[in-house]
Amino acid sequence: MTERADGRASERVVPEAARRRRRPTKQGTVLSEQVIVDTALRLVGQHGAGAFTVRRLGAALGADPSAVYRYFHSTDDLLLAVADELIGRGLHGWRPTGDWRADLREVGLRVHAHSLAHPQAAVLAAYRTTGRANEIRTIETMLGILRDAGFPDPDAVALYHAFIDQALGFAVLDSAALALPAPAQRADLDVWDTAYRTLSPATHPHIAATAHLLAADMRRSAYPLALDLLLTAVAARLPQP
Amino acid sequence: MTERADGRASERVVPEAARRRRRPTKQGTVLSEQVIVDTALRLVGQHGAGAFTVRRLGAALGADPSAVYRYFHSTDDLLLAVADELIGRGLHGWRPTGDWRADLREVGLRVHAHSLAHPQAAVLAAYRTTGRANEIRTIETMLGILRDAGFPDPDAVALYHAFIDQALGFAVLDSAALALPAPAQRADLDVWDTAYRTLSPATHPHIAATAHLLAADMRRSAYPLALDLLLTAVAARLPQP
DNA sequence: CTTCACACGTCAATGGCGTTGTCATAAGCT
DNA sequence: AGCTTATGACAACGCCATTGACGTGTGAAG
Repeated sequence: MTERADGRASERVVPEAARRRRRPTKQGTVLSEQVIVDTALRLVGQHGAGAFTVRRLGAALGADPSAVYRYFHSTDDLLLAVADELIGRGLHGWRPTGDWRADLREVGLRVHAHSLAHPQAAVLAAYRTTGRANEIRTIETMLGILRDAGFPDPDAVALYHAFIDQALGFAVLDSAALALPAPAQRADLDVWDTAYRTLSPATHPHIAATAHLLAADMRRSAYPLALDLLLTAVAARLPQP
Repeated sequence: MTERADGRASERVVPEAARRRRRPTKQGTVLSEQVIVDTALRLVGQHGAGAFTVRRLGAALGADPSAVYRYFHSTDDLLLAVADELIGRGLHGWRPTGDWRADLREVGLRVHAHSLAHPQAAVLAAYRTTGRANEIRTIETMLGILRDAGFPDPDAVALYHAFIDQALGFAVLDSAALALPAPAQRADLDVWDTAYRTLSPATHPHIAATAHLLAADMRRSAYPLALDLLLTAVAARLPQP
């Protein structure tokens, strides 16, 4: 995003492609969009989503915080770039095989897994529409998979939407749980082994009958099952040739 | 929440039950946990999630912002109280009808809709396991629906897990989009009408062919479709009696 | 009915945040 | 070599959550 919503080029930010002079900071770092995005990801990964502030980012970069605004219009703009970077890393090197169901399954699992690898960043960025390169490439690929499989355009779009939002929704949920402070995370898991194990069959027959299954199941992500259920239902909708 | 995680009572906050002296503020309001929670909900509902700051809450209450800290340890503590209130309202008055598919559908839509009505609180609360009364009641009810429908226990548990996390995942995703600052929200929606509408059919044939459908579809939540897809696949798994 | 302890609303201050206007300087073109 | 200007640095603004000190009105005790 090198232009503003109103179409005028920003006074402050010059597009990465048009950059000529690269002037090192006082501490010697040479800045670039890529360096800033990578540093932001590292910062969030190491110190949690709460550590993501322009001032701390400046410190991590070895530059004045305001230097970031030479590359991004705002923190929000930067966040979108981080989100796009995550999308790109998730599908790096992947190619569709031609089997639409296997391809969708693989993409879903990849998006989910890569979000969990950077839970703090995923929580911040998963629900944004970036309009940037990696996002565009992903949408093009997945729409292609669905249209080539034989779904008419309105179905392809609606099914893509449901598919990607389910992947991102589970990613946010599971990421958020992972990004929780360690004590809170432990406490939340313990609830299944304590509070729910001790309910009386008289008052809570269904929970009492399945408490051991609940405690085990809730430790895993439900996404793989939800993904397969979705794909099963989608397959049932495929127009027969 | 009147005690800290470490078990010590806070020096500053006295539990609602132990409160004796109710001293009106300069502007005449009489404070209480309930008044603060209600005002916070009204604030978020009327002026958007971005309006939720302690300072503005103080203004809306007709009290000094710091007075809030006599009732809650932090804004996070307050938001959890708000979320807890919401769980109670969400399924208030609902009873299962005996039609398992219709019942699951109704619960899913209710959870989703109630989250969207208070996005800020939903985003913070959706991924926590509270083990409190309302949560327990909900799980008992839904496990009952699935087991009574004829699913064996391991399936009932796994399907419940997938179902509830799908509902919460979409709720978080859609809530987060709603909770965005107004400019970012507008920008995210505009992307579909600008960036994606102008891609060339030569480089991005699938997006170009469906750009108008995309722009329209992405304005709505994909949850209703995803929910029906899930229920369709679940129905196909139901053991025949 | 008076007294008194203290709960709780208020004030002021702290330190952090994003963002912007201004300046000076080094990079790269001519 | 000289000039332009992109770009990093600095300082300042207004917002935020949170906290310690203070004094006042309240409810209970006698």
